[in-house]
Amino acid sequence: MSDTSYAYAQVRETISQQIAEQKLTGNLPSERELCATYDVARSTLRQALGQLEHMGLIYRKNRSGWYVCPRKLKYDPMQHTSFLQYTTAQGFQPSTKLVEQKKQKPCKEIANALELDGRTSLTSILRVRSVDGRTVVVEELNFSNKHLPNIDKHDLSLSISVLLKNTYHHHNVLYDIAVESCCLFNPIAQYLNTYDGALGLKVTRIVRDLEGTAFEFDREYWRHDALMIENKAKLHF
Amino acid sequence: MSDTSYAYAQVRETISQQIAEQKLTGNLPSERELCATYDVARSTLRQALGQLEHMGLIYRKNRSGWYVCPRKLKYDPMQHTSFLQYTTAQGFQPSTKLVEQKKQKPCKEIANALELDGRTSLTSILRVRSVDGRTVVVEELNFSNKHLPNIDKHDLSLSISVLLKNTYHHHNVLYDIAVESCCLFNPIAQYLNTYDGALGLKVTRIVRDLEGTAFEFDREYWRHDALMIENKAKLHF
DNA sequence: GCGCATATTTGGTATGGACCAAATGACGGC
DNA sequence: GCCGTCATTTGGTCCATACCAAATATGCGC
Repeated sequence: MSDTSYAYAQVRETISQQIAEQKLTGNLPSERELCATYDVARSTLRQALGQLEHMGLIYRKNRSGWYVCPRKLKYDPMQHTSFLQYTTAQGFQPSTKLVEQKKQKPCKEIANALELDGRTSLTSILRVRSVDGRTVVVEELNFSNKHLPNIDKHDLSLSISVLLKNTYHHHNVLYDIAVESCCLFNPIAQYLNTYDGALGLKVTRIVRDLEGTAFEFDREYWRHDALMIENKAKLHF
Repeated sequence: MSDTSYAYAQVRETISQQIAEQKLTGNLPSERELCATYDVARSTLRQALGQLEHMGLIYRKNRSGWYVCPRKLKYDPMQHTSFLQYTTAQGFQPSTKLVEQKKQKPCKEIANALELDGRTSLTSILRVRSVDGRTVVVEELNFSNKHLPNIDKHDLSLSISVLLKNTYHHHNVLYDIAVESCCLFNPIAQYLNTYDGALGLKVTRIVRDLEGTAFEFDREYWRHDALMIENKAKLHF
């Protein structure tokens, strides 16, 4: 049991317990109602709600209200099962929407990672992915035109891994993944139906061929409360 | 560039930029000073500071002040390089302290993961690990006495992997890792010199032998701003 | 029943003041 | 120079209030 010596901690523990016992489902009462119930100021209540949000127990829809979080999606960035595959396997209804596709020059970070100079062109797509009608991740995928000739001529709203396999014959690739917590700002926060400054998880991925030449650089911005990273491996001491 | 239509966002962007340009290092001016500088109320300023904290740019020492974050530690939970190894390799000064060791009955979650009944005993240790004098992670390690006979008779302040290898002959093991964002509460928050409700990253690890029998269950609570999870793999489409 | 304008509710932003506890710094005695 | 004591500074908690913008509910006309 956590510390309950402060008002916000008591409110937090009470609500947290009600959620655990499933006495609280769907959407919560309004902040002003909760203030009255627990006899605290709105700022104190919002401190409690903020912590419950960080615990992944509740989330907010912009100016609409607070809701109890659905269960988390389990995701292994090292596996190459598709989004469709691993979400449906866990009983979710997935959907993906391609938001934008453009050809552009790489930023410093990408140029560095893909060992490109600033003039080489890059094909970038932005897509949002949802489960059960709730957007959980915004993905920015960047492909090096130099290493994947004419990639911008293909339909990138279809499966990218199939494209890499069939058209570019990348059957074996190396993954470089980084996961860190981050802050979500507009416009990404808006895609995720959350607020400017919300908490998120950032997954960065560099994809290389077996010679070590990098041809893809991805950034995934996840709702922090929608995701649990999972990973299995065999180790030799 | 992020949204700056609000006061807190402007303060955030200004300070963020000063940190990026290294005009701001070490500890920040006091909150009341910053309020005067940016002409905002303290709660507004604290909202900005809170977001910079979530971005991993600044952190606070309890009732002492705000400080610019040192660089993050890179950590691959799937590798079996020791804490000592990977921290020094990155130029940090590591240290570990064993806080507590006890023999106890497993909680529900652990009993379930290790397939024990509630009566089987468990040897648990709690240790804190620091880099450059800053505590970054609290680890709780739990060993099944049934599968590792007399483990409580050994000195668990030494390297556990050496013990597993030499005494119990576990040269090959299976790892089940989960990473998710979490909230840090007392007393763990206190070990990490942070506040009740601070943001963290939780790493859960189940260790099995090659037959799949689990004998160890670990929980790591990391400062969210101290850690970047890294992972490399070769994949076959 | 449907569409549209309007009123209401909701969270989001922001202010300013108050008090507390712990960390820090200054001071004095030794 | 060291070690306690005490005053000051600092962030941590909490309150009451106000106004805004967007989401939602309401009710009217058709």
